[in-house]
Amino acid sequence: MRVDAQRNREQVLAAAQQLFADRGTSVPVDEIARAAGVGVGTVHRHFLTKDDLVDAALIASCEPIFGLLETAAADPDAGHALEQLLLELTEHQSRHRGLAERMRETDDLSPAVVEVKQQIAAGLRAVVARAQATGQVRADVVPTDLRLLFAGLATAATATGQSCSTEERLRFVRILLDGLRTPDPSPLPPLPAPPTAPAPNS
Amino acid sequence: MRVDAQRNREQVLAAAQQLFADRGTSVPVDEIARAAGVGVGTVHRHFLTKDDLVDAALIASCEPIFGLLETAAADPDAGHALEQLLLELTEHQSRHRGLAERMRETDDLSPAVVEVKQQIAAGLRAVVARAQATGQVRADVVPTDLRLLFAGLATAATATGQSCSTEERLRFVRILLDGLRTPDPSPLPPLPAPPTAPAPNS
DNA sequence: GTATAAACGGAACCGCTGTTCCGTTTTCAT
DNA sequence: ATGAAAACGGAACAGCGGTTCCGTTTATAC
Repeated sequence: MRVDAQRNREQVLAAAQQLFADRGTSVPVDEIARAAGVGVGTVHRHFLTKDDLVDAALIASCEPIFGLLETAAADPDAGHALEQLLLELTEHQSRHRGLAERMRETDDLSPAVVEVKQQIAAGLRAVVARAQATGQVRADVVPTDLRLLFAGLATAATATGQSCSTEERLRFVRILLDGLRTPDPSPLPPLPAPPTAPAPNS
Repeated sequence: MRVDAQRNREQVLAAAQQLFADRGTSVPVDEIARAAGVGVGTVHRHFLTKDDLVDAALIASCEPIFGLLETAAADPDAGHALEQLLLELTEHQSRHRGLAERMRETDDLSPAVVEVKQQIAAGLRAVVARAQATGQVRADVVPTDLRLLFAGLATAATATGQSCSTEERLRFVRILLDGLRTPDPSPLPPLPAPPTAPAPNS
């Protein structure tokens, strides 16, 4: 690949990440092209369709999350690991609006995004399982519950836009965490038997 | 006002409520007109702009919520009232996708919508305060926290689309509730002093 | 029954955004 | 240095959705 093509591709991806993070995935392609210092044609040669660009940018923005997951996995205190992980995930998503938007959805996702989501879900699941083993998280929480929990975090991260301070977000996460670790939990309604598909991810 | 005009207005509003509830506020005006059995021109005579129609439809869909708030206020057991209220709010929003979308946002809302949101917030606040007085909800939760809590509920109600069963939603709400009523809560980070505006609602 | 004003329908319009296309420019192997 | 192939820019195109406009229809007062 020609060196200028390589450079342009990177600039487009970087501009897209920045703009999607700040303003969500609805920013027009033209604007991304301008920010990257290229023409719209160039954007479309590297990313066939806007969806492709969105996928690539969001997946790239997930990169740091894997670091967080590793740190959590290495923490000897499972409860502390979970707490830190949820706080940091929320913080990360609050800085990546477009990412948080997609994390809330489960439909119409490209295979690549599903793949990344499942990896993150698996990492989170492992931390929760460890915390359950040590009694730091109530036993009746199942992996499926984590999906909504994650979506709720994404909301906390972005939902109320600029008018929501970091402190407010942290308070919400702590309340959620307390719900997870409460010693005398209220009974959770039983899950229905998974209809046909075996409820793959969280 | 002519009788047919009155009837058409109601049909448009009903169709809009139905479609917004099912598929969010992004359904085209043309489609609403067709569902109502009128032309697009008629829609725009009754509702100057699409935003007006959205506001009117969503506010109309909030009507049942006030009933829920009254029931909660009348319940002698404050804890039970809160629990029921949150469950029913979530259930209601899960059946009104467009409504839940707006409930997550705080920016760019019309005065009328802000008004309704504040009324609902006030009702919820009262129930929480009562449950705090009886010790059924931790004391360190403040009205401001309810805003994110409400947004989180809205997410639980819709976020994961059809692939999320009622039971899963209820489990999430229960976990949140447990976080609110945990007897040994983790300390919540202090809120920053409200910058200038006195944080009007939740 | 008729006149008048109000309401109606839907084609046409407009702006916005993703995508395509092609003449021009840039890279790089020779 | 030079030519072919690759990449580029941005104007033009296409589709979608909100809004407008006007000829036609319908309700209502007299």
